[in-house]
Amino acid sequence: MPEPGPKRSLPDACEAEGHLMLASQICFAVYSAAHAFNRVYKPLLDSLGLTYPQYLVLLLLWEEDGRTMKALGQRLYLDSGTLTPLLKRLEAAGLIRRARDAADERLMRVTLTEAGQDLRQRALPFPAEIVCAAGQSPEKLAELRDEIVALRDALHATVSERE
Amino acid sequence: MPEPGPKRSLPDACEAEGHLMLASQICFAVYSAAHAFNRVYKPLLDSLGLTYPQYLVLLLLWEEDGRTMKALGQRLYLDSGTLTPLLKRLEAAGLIRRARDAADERLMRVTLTEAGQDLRQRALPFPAEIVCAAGQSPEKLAELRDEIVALRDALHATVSERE
DNA sequence: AGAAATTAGATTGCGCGCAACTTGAAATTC
DNA sequence: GAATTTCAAGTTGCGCGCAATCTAATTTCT
Repeated sequence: MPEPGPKRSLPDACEAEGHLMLASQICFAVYSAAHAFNRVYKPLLDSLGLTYPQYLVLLLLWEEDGRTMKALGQRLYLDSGTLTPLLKRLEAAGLIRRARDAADERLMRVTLTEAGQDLRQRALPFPAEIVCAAGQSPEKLAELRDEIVALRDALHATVSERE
Repeated sequence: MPEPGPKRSLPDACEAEGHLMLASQICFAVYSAAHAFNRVYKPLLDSLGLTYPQYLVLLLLWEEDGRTMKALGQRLYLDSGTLTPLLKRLEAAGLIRRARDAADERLMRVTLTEAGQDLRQRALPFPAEIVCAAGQSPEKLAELRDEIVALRDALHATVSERE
């Protein structure tokens, strides 16, 4: 410690408590957990020829078909720079169709093809496999999920209130 | 529900409980929380000219200088395909030096430059800002962090036991 | 109605993140 | 001690993820 006395400057207080340690940072826990999920999903999604964000788009369309690109982006926190090429790849794979909304030509409507609808059946076992890999009870995982969602929403609110 | 009777097939059971809903999946909570962290960090890291993974590398070097690339990769769960160009950019920015280990020419040792060491002072306030943005007590965040780390390790163990 | 502002999406550029492969050095094996 | 194997790092290719910019359609304002 550079200043052993009781009156330390603010930066020294931070340093002394080790806040800049990798292991103490929740952001790295989340960052590395996201990568860990990706690695678990990889073999499952490879069998369907999907990437993880593509799978997220299909999850939303399986819940409600015919959403707009804007709506997908709001739910997934992704912008057009990410979604436009991603959706084009899903279209090229024959899983979705993209078409401008007749009433409002600005909107891009995304609808599942027959093949895209059928893929859902093959994804049904995935959640159970993920829960198994996570090695915790579904109840515990649901609790943890809610806490992480609350954290995400708090972070998101902080960013958006900066307008 | 396609089959209202008590004896349902396994896929139907999964479907009925809504496991394929985006909102019910912990993986998406983690995925979106990671992006939310990135957005909060962005303005902080921009002021230092760093990206988030570059910041993670510096965190490790500030803890212990002169690590090998392999060691950095093990701590961050990143491989050479990601780290080699990342470290080259940090070197081009004048924050680190890369040099082969004299005793074992396979190892790439990474050491901080004066500028790289100095940058630590400017990063000291970051953890407090993140805690503030997360809108929860440091104790609660530390608890949540530990649970996420446990989840990550369980997922990681599942992947690595497949050899 | 016409001008200005807003909106949804497309495009470009850059930095990850990872799979697959290559290179060169060290350790093992025989 | 020479051949094989293992290991760390580099390279290539592709798909995000996001900032910045552009285009075209709609809405708002006057």
